Amino acid sequence: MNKVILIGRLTRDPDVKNTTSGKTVATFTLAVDRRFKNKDGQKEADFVPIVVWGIVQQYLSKGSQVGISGRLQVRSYDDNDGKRRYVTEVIAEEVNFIGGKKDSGNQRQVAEGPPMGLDEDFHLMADDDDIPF
Amino acid sequence: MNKVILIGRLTRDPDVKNTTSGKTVATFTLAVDRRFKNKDGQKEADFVPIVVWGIVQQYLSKGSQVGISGRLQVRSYDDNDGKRRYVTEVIAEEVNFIGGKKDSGNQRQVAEGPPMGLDEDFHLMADDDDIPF
Amino acid sequence: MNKVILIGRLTRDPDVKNTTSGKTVATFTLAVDRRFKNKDGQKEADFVPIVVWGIVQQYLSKGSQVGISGRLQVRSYDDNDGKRRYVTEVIAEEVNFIGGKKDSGNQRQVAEGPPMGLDEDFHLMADDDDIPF
Amino acid sequence: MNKVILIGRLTRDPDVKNTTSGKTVATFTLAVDRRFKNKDGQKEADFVPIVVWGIVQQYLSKGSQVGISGRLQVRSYDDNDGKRRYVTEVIAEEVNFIGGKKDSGNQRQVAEGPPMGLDEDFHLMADDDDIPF
DNA sequence: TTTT
DNA sequence: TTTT
Repeated sequence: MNKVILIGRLTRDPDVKNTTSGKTVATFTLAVDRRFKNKDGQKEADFVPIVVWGIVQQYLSKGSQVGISGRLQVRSYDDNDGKRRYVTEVIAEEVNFIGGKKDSGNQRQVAEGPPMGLDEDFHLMADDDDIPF
Repeated sequence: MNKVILIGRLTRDPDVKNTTSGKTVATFTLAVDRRFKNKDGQKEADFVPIVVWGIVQQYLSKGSQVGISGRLQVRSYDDNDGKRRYVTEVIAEEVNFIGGKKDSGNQRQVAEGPPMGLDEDFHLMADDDDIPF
Repeated sequence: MNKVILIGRLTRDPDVKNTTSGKTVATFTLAVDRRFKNKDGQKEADFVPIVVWGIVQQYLSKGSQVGISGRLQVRSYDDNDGKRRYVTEVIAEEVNFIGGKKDSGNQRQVAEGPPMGLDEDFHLMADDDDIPF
Repeated sequence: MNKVILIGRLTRDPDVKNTTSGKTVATFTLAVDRRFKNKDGQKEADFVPIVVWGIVQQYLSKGSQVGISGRLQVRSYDDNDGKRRYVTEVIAEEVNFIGGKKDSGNQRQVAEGPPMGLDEDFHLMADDDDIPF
């Protein structure tokens, strides 16, 4: 069991890429407000990297409020100094468009993940850009 | 809204520390099996860093199977080269002990998080060890 | 583990009651849109009974959009014909106010549930009204 | 957004039916332990009706411990006295087999739900038995 | 009995 | 680097 459920807002427009096998993947950061103010009385947020397989960028832009349900994924890689680094991201499986846009109340069921072989393509992509966000 | 729900097994005994303000915090890594085998037919897992405020180490050890519900937290810090690094961890709010130990079926409600000022202590702690896992 | 997470809108103003022990409880129905249209092309919703311990009615009214996280509770009782009936409700533990009101983005942590003995009071209350919605 | 996550044990073997359109549906009740003992010091449980589309009965039997993730569904019908009755059930979308059987750690992704027209068949079925549990 |  |  691996479930993540978040409500937040996009900090920027999604970054959209196509894999060599023809899949579309959008990545963005979701600002999720924390429940409590910090000791300085400031509201804080967690900035969570989100990956969505499928075409959603037409529904999402900077500031959009969404509910995301998906799973937590932890990838590791070795950086240039040979130190192991970890990348944690939420792979979205459902995106709910909430809040005051014309898409309000709608929802898109997104692809479960890359089909066989796609992970490889994705890593090829990632070679160019290190990691996708 | 920020919810994470995981079922997995501890990869090692929890690492327990006490803050200067007298709180106990346990950290460990949870191995969460992925749903699908990879393209080589291997089962993979995500290794998720977990933080539990409160005394749970007496219930948890390497190999224990648990259900965790909590929230995703993303901290950032600047490493020695001035590069911004991110640490993602799950702050557990509930721990369910499942699987075949004498505590099976039990559950502990854990503290919501550190009270005012504790985060600072925690960072002092973290100075020694970089990050807690 | 028993978690429910819903996003929806109140079908009416909350119904607020006070227990004999001085606790406040609000109940309402949440309309949660289904993911898919039915075979007639109609959008449908599930109408889920929600119970919130604590004072939230000042933040909630008919049409308010909220995220609810809580737990599923199934109560049983015998009706007048001696037939066992079941009441399923979601006990809210967190309420997120989303959507376009002045409270937008805020959140209230609500009480975990009635303390010792309160359930009884609640049942006394329920005698008057059968079940609270 | 409509998510339910439960860990519990089957109170009995699943009840398996086939729809006229050839789909298989299993229903059972999941006993989910409550977090706290009641005021008499007794452990209590919620008994939650679960519906799983697809063939899982070979993996599930009375006493099996499972994690269920799915959605809450509320159906209504009018009883013989013309009184509106509600049936609340969890439509499972994922079933995790946990606890000490040979299937331990495995998981089955189950069908999303009945395809077009199936609901009707299901209601036909339900005519015989009132509701499926 | 239902919300947008 | 961050959203309202």
